Amino acid sequence: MSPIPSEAPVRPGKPIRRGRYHHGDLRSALVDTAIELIAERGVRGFSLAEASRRLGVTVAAPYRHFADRDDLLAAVAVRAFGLFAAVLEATLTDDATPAEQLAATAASYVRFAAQHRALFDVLFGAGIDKSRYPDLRSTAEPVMEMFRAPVRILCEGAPEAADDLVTAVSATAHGHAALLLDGTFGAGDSSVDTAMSHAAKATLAIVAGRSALR
Amino acid sequence: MSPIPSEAPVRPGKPIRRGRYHHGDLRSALVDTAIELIAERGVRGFSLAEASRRLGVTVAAPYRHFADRDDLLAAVAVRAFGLFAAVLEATLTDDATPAEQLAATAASYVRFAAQHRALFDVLFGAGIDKSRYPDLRSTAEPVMEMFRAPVRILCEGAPEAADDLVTAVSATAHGHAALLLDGTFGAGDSSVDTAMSHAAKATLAIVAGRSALR
DNA sequence: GTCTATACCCGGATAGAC
DNA sequence: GTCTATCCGGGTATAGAC
Repeated sequence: MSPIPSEAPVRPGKPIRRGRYHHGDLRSALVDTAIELIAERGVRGFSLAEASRRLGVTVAAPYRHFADRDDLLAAVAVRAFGLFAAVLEATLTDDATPAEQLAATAASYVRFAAQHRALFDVLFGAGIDKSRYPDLRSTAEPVMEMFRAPVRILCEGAPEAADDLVTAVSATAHGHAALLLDGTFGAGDSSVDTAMSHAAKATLAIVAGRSALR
Repeated sequence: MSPIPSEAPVRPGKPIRRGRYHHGDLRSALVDTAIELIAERGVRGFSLAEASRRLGVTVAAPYRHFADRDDLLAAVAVRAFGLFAAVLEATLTDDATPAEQLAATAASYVRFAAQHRALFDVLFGAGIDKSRYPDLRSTAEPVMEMFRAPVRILCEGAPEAADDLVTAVSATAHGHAALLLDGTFGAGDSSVDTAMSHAAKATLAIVAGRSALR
């Protein structure tokens, strides 16, 4: 129907944006676009195809840089851990006691989850196969180090107690972050503040009662 | 093309299992099958179509009972919260102090996440729209009540302190559970025991240091 | 390194018959 | 309440040209 003589040869798999990226760092551009996309539609709504479309590239192009969808997600996770650690480090203050530093880190942990929900979801909710990407573990180390440093001061001469305290404090921060994203603390900006405050105080409580960890 | 005289009328959308369920409670059977499916392939790998196939029902049948995929997931969540509360209640012992009860509940919380990972993922990782299913909040109440009861005894005469303690302890339990499922505590049965032990001790530490919560 | 084109499979959802 | 049949959209991944 509707023959349309011969004009506008409709191409089937058309890259949308004419301003295309056939040049520089498609790999890096894909990571950027993936983050945008996940922020807008969630991890579930992300696909290589959609990312390609946004960049004005065909769906085949990404396969030169990533084996598959999960491979790109893993690259996003690497970048996410980097930003995560940077954010936590930015909240450090010199004049704080170790306990105060831990509480501040826990609060920042929660805030990062709220402000960079897409990245947090990729890190902890996307179900990336950790055995396939063992390097992700080391990428997460700088984040854990933010908990370890104050704890070392707090537990000088008791390395085992230190490990337990790091576990308790980081798990507590993570729990507050996860429940915030789940809606347990309500919605809106005030819920973020609430969750941060609770996380900080819970951290102080653990530090205060840490003799019970053994 | 390819006329194929007239034989073997190939049916396109064929229900697989001939032993079919056209009778009793398809709704309930769908919830069961959804849980099986999620346990095998994760929440992401679950679809109404696959569940229908397993039950020997056509893909149209579920729509008599559920508006869409999310609607079925919400029904799974209701059942999951019910089991969750029952499991936590089963670990109660009469001779425990309130603090010990809290620690035991935290450990059970972690164990539930490990033993019923599919259900736990539905509850906290499936991204169910809570505003669409407000009843889910009340369904979760029995679980929270398991934390509240011992805390009430612990904080008699200080209801605000009680709320803060409930928040801290439940978030800590949740954090240990989430990190366990993420692989932070390692893999295998021993990782479950490790996470449970850490959750219990962190709980005791919070209780011991609870004066810092204010 | 990217494009063209395509093969393939899957899921959601609906209309209408029974 | 379930089935038949179908539409529609979408994503993954590949082969081969340029």
